[in-house]
Amino acid sequence: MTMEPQVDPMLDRTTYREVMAEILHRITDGPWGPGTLLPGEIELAEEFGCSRTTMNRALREVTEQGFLDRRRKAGTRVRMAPLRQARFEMPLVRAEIEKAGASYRYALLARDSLPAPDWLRARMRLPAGARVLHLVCVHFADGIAFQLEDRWINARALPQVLKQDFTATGPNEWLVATVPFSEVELSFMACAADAMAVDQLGHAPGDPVFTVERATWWQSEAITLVRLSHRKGYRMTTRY
Amino acid sequence: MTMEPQVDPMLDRTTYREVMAEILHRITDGPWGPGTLLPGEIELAEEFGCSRTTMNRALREVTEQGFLDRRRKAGTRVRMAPLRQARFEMPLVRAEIEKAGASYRYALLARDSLPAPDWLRARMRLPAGARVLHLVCVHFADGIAFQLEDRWINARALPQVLKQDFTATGPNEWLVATVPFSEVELSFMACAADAMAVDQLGHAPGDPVFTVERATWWQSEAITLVRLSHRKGYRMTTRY
DNA sequence: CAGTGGTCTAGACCACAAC
DNA sequence: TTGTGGTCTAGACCACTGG
Repeated sequence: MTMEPQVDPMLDRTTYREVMAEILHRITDGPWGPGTLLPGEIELAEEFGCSRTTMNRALREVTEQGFLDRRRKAGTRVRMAPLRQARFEMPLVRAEIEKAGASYRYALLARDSLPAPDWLRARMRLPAGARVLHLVCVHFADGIAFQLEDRWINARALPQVLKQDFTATGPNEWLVATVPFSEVELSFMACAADAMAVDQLGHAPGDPVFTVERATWWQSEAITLVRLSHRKGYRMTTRY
Repeated sequence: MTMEPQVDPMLDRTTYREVMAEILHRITDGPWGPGTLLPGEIELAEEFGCSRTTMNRALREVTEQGFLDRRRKAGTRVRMAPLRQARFEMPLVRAEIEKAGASYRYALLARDSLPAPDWLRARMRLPAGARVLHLVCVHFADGIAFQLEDRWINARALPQVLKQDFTATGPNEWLVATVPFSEVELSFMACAADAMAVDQLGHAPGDPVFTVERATWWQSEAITLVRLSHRKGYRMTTRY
């Protein structure tokens, strides 16, 4: 009684990473210029000597990187202009500062509970009469002001926020540990330094200030709006 | 002779999207708080009534979104601080302008071929004596200056660039169609308006200007460095 | 060294969209 | 209508790494 020989163990199997590399090569430095219609998954899988599943994953990831355009029935096509997407990590300020090897310090400058002003209600789609908590705080790196945080929190959605005093830790750390978010709007811009930026960040009046504005909602309900103003010379950088 | 009954067709099969949604729910608004160690893939697959493959994909995508931390043998753990990553699409200016429903116009302001200045050689890791092409151009939306482009191209890596005159189309469109890139460094910052920004973008001297700087390499060889200065009030926004 | 995630396979049905 | 990508399954071996 003889056993059937075992199927080959995974010796030289083609991995989806290898497939990806070859596909990228053919796109960026090979025959598949912009606009090219690629063969179907089955055909490609045969050519590369892998299963359709593996080929599908390779093509999916290359698509995610912005090089391909895939549609049922229409097939897979090389993007005319490889829409590059940059990924920016938005860490907690504290992590950002400590990662740079600097010491972190936090200070609360102002804390007010008030009915939402009109501009905020419009900006965040807040109902009339909603109460909000307004906070202003500074984050220091090695004792020097690094970032000024101007935040509004919807107390209607988060009543417990009114009991937090935020003297020891910033509202951001409390928020990430407390509420989720389903919708985020993020903007980067250059603003002129206002009085607060002059006082706290050491800018001259009118100086260019790199500013991040982030608004978040959870299930259509406004959570928070924050403006982060950065110190002189700050750059937000990413590599890929 | 009877046929075996066919296996159930895909009626109520659990999709990886449903699994993802439930996992996210448990993380953001359920029992899996930060630091929680999740059950293994097999166990979860059984609980969710799906295959391990499907569970794996769901967990992989949630991980990509920055909520989980996975390591062989150690298992899957909920990130303490869900590292938020924002994705920014960096389209061609032309596409950006036309997408907004405005008409696009392009103008070349300056074109010079010269040996790379020292600061550029240092910035781009260029060899001594490398020749570069320096271009300055403007992109208009509905006739109004929208973006000022100040670009340096490594003619040592791309000799054919010297034959392009770039009077009709911008260097960016030529570059994306000509060279790939293996390494990109992207920065956002706020700069004070210089003379060029004053003349071309209508800024007042010293006005805050939202600036993007992008440097690209291909196989360790410098390709191009570009600074994009934007008109007053420009915001780079993303939603997710 | 043993457990967990990483990945490949072959086969199958489904859903969307171009023709 | 029909072709192409989208996804699920069951089973298997591998590779990394924590204990």
